[in-house]
Amino acid sequence: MARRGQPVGTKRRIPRQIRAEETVAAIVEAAAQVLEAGGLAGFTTNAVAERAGVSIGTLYQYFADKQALLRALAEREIRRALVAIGTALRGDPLASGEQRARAMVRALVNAFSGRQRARRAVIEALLAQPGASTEMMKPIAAFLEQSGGALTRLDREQMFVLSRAVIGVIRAAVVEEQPFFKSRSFEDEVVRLVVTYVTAVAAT
Amino acid sequence: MARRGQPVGTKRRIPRQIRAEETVAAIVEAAAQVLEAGGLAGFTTNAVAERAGVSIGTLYQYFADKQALLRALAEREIRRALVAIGTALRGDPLASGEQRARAMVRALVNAFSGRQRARRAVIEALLAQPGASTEMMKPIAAFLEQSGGALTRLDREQMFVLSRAVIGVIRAAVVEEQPFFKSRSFEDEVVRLVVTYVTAVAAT
Amino acid sequence: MARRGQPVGTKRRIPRQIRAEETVAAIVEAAAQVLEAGGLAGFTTNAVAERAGVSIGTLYQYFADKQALLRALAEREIRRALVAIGTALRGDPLASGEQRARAMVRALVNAFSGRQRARRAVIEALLAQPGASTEMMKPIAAFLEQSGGALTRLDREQMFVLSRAVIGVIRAAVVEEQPFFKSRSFEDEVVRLVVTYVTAVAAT
Amino acid sequence: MARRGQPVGTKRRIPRQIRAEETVAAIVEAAAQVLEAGGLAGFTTNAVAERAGVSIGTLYQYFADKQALLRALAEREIRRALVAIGTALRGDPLASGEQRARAMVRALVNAFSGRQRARRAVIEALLAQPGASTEMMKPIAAFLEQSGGALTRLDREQMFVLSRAVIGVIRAAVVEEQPFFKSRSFEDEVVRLVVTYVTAVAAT
DNA sequence: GATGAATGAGTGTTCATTCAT
DNA sequence: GATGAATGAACACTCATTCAT
Repeated sequence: MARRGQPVGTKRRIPRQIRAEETVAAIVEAAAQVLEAGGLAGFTTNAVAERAGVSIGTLYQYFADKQALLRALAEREIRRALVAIGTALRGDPLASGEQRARAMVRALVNAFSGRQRARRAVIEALLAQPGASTEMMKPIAAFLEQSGGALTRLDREQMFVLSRAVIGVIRAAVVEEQPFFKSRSFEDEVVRLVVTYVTAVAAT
Repeated sequence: MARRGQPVGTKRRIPRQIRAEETVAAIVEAAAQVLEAGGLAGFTTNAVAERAGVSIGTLYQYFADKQALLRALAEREIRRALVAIGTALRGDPLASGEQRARAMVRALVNAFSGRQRARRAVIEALLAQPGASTEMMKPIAAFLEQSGGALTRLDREQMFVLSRAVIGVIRAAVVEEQPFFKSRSFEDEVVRLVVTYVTAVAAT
Repeated sequence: MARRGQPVGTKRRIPRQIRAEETVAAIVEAAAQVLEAGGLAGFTTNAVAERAGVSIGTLYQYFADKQALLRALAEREIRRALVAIGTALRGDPLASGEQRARAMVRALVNAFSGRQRARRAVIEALLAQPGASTEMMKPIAAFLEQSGGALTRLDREQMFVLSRAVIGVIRAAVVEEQPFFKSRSFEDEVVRLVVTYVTAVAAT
Repeated sequence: MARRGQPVGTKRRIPRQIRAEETVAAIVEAAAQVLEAGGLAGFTTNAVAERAGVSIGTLYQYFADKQALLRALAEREIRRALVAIGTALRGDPLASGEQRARAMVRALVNAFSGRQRARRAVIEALLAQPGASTEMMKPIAAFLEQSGGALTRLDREQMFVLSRAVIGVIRAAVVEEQPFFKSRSFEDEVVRLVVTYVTAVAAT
């Protein structure tokens, strides 16, 4: 990881590295803000560097190119979303199937609200490079499949259908800026979709 | 004589000569091909003009700017998809609910296969401008809602959930290039999703 | 002038020529309007043709290129200005020197007001090509020199100084859009400039 | 630290390094040369960059757009002219009115000779944008008014008439490339114009 | 490690002009 | 004579990336 020899000592990372990590974090956060503010069109490396308060040269010290920066941002966003969803699901281990479905839907809704523009832009950007979107979506899909799998036995295709259906509905609500997004009745319907499908599969 | 003043929306000059209409069609087709070949990144007005075999000036004679060209392409694609779906649905007026659902799913699958990249790029491009994606999606969503509505009584939100779920699944299968896309079992599962949900709502 | 042989007869110009003259006039008038509306930047041959209600091809039938059109417009404007000034000066043959000076100043002011933008644009456009401005200014300057010369004996240089001073003041008032342009006091001062100078020269 | 936020007016980036300042100066000088050589028509940003020996990107690093570059050039020219005129006027504080008038006229004549084309082009360019010409002319007019005001008490309108008359005469001599420009007799006449007018006003 | 000045290929777009119909 | 579709050179401007300091 480190290019220079590291002095061994009490601290794992010498100051220079800590600073470097802060710089990286600042850049990624700046990227999110720039994306949020100006969409993909306004997302330029110079703008990100400026907002991060570092020079453009420094940005390129940590990210090979623009795509790498975008990838890092996407990873951060996904990591955060997974943590949030995981936390929500772990809430009550004794919950019923419907209760777990509801918790999941709610977590997804929350994960998608806030900084929608940045999220959308990240998605767009990733969609632009072949395969990447799949790559990035995998953790989320895998997470859902695995969480759902605990409930019932859905095969790969069924898991795919269910997870993409749920994501699709929520994504559309976000993108189309539907007013009922976050309403209880909307949540009810998505839960219904999940529960009826799972039930039907289980009845096979 | 009718249609003086500025033409609305995408076009600049209304083609009055046959040659002109052919040119416009050639440009839009070239746009689809360029998009298909190089994604949004390679989608430059110069590339489109070249592939269409016209000068860049000619392109701009008919399309005010790049976005207008993209919009025209999107409209064409949507029009074609709607025609295909409509044709499929009209196939058998006496079909059962499940049969109709299956026809719809199959039509959607077919509509989304072929020139996936262009389609994806069109979607991306439209996502870039706020509101536009909603605007363009409307006809499709409306079509589905109206067709579905014939079967049962779903309210707005339920229709939204169902249609976006189906689109979401198919869209994901396309974007992730899933091998089972177009398989019978996949179709079965999507149909199941639709049927169980509609049945559950009807049972309320 | 005519390219085709003309039938000799009562009328000087056969209908086809009359129509042609009307077309030319319409184009020049359209040029003035376009210039007035959008300045030199908006002054495109296509815009002029459209406003004139003729095709771009027709425009090029009568004007070799854009500059020729501009030149024609300039000539028309100058002709009109000279007529106006001439009329004003001829008003009272027995007028005193100051009265004649005042008439001239007023005529100039009036000539420069109205369609200022077009006038300015014409001037700008002509300034762009070397020598042309001189060429176009000549009639005006000559007119003034000749009219002024009737009063007193000013030599070439003196005539130049006086005429350009007056034009310069009025031009500046137009371009800078001075509010006192057309006010009586402003007129008084310009008249004073003329009269004192002429008097001083005469006293030599 | 001082001067954060967007720089006002013409510049994009404030050069902090010596190299940068030299670059900016080189670009402005190149702009003057290109203007001088090819007039406004030949004044393209690419041509300026090339002549300055920098890339087009560098030019745009310092000037927001073409107009900004033109404005910067105009400012430089005006600054230089004012310095020259100021120097000339300060020459002899005990000079008579006529002597001062002569010094001013001579300074103006000198200021306008040399690089006439560039100067003319700058003027044209500024005339193209409304208000800007007034803005740029202000320093010169103000300077003249203030210098002249020392002699006598001329009110705003009178000052306007006198200054624009003088500028108008000199400008015309430059633009029309009159051979007597810079001759003693021509200078005499302009001085006469100034002196007689000022005298007449004073006699009121 | 950091800086930011410099780069230049590439993009969208305009518009004077031509010429087949 | 008139039309208007087509042309394409030319331009302003952007931005990812490099590298000397």
